[in-house]
Amino acid sequence: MPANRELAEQKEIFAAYLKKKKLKITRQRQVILDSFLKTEGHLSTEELYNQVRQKDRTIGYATVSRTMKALTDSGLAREIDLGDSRSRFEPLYKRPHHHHIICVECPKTIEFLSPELEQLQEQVVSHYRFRPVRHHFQVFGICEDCQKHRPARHEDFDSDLVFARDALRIALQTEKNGVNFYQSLAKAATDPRGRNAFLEMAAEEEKHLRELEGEWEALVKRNKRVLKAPVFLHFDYNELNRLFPSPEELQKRHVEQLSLEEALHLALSMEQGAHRFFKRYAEKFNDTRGKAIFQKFAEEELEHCELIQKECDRLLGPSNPPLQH
Amino acid sequence: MPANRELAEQKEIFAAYLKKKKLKITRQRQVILDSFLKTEGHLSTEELYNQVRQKDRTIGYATVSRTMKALTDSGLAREIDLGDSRSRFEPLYKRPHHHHIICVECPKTIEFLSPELEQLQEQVVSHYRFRPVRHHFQVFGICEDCQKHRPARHEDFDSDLVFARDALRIALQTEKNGVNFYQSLAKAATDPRGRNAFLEMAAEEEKHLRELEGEWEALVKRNKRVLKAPVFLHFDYNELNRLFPSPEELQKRHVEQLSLEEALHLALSMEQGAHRFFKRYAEKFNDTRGKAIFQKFAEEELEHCELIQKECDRLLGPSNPPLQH
DNA sequence: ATCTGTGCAAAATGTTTGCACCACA
DNA sequence: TGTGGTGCAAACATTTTGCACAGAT
Repeated sequence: MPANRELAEQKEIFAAYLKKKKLKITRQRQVILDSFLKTEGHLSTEELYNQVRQKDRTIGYATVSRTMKALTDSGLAREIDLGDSRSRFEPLYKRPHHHHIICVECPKTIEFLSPELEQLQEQVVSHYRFRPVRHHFQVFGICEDCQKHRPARHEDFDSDLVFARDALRIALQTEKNGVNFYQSLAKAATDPRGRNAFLEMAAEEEKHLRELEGEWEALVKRNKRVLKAPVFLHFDYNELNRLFPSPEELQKRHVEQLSLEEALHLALSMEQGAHRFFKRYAEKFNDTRGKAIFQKFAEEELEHCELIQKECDRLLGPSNPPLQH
Repeated sequence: MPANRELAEQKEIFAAYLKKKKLKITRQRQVILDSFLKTEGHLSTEELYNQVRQKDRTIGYATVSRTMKALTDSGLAREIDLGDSRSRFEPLYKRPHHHHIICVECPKTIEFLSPELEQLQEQVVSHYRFRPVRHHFQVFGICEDCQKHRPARHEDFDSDLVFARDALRIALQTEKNGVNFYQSLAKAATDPRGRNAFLEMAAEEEKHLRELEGEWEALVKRNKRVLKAPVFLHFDYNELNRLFPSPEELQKRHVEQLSLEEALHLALSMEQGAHRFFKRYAEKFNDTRGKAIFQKFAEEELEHCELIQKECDRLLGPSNPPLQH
């Protein structure tokens, strides 16, 4: 069970941290770490203290507080501010950097991740020549339940898993657009060599699509509940249509009138765009499942680039622009 | 002097607020409001308390605290979190909603405004069906001075004025692009009627350009120091090239080969795009000088739309698509 | 005269520290 | 066996509150 493996990994990290700092692995520190890790969410020192006391009545508030400081320092925890002027902590290990939407009337919070926001942060920080340390974006509001005066049921999800889910969804959609794109090109191609090349590419994309669908099944099988989690990766799906144009868009661009050369170049620039996009995307995240998905996906796009480049060389002669990534 | 007028307006707002709440206008409240308003920046309760004590030794901490709560409630102040776990306040009246970059090694903060961030916030909030209340974006880092271990000189600027400066800069640049755009179209036009129409449009844009330059002069004359303030409105200048393409971009799009009809439609869609863009932009801001600049600008673009529409009707017959905004 | 406002001090809230014992490594 | 760890209580830091008196309309 990977959840247990992750637990063990985190304990090991903490142990290593303690060792490096010549600190001791004590019963209290273990209990506190366990309690902290097993509770997804945003624990305040007091909440954690209460939880710890259920396991061990003798542990004091100060110890909890001191241990959380150590955990933050070791990189396993992150202190967050939910606007209630108390220290809150959330697990950080293999979780992407994200932000919070906080209900001001109930304790509900929603986490979300936005690469656009991360990018904006980078822009702003470099523009003012700051060396970035950390950044938070908090949105306060009244949640749907509170607006309707409904009782709120509170659920926590593993953000790494939810991120993986969202990343897979995006990859799947892109792959589908890709299949469609090549089928359109094939249908429009007058040159039979061109048609074959595009059909091959479509088949290639379909193969990847099947693989991704397999990963999706595995993810859902492992954790059905993850499907109920709210969207975590805040993503502009219009972006996808910019990578692989929708059928309508293709028609607008008069794909059917393209020469073989033009069609190949179009395909090449699409794949390059997609590769760059997902590579840039993957770079934004910590070591997470979602990052791995985007990375793998970017690599596949790169292979597509090379395939098409080969087709170009074969069908049009080797006088074509070299690959850029 | 407009600074005094604004001061008076704010006092009036506070007076009205107190009246509505059946509270009294006392000497203490006046002293506190004055102190708060005359100091740009991010005062903590204690800092404000110390300042207030210079005018009136008898005023207590609690009074300052209570008054700041009232000011926040009245909408004149906003409580901000600079990560030092104390309440800080900044003036809110006629100032755009903005965010902070905070140096973790010295007390320097930089304010910036980003419509993209505001938009992202709106997207996220509506996506999760929250009713938005407020939002903050804080970036912590080490400022340039601290990176170089230089002593920091601290300067405060009136963010409304700086915003106006940045808005004017954007409007000026757009207007210049517009002039260039129409001159290119005129140069390329084969039809003399079309050439005249585009030259007229270019002249129109130049007239607006002169007006904007006048406003710029006035702004700088009023407050020279404002030129030294760091960029406040964080704006992606690439956006401008999307509104009015650069000369290189125009060449790529083969402007010189466009028919009169195509050229007119291109112009119309550019103007519509610019109008929508600046209108949407203006909507994002409180009642500020910057908002007014964008609003006025959006209106001018709308007038351009109508002008071009008329040209279309005149030159191509009235069978053209109706204006949309 | 009747309120609300104020200053002061005390309380409340949350976090950190000093210190005498405790217990890992 | 000694260094660092812990619990407890006290200290700290900051904001909020209770209350008797002051002062405005």
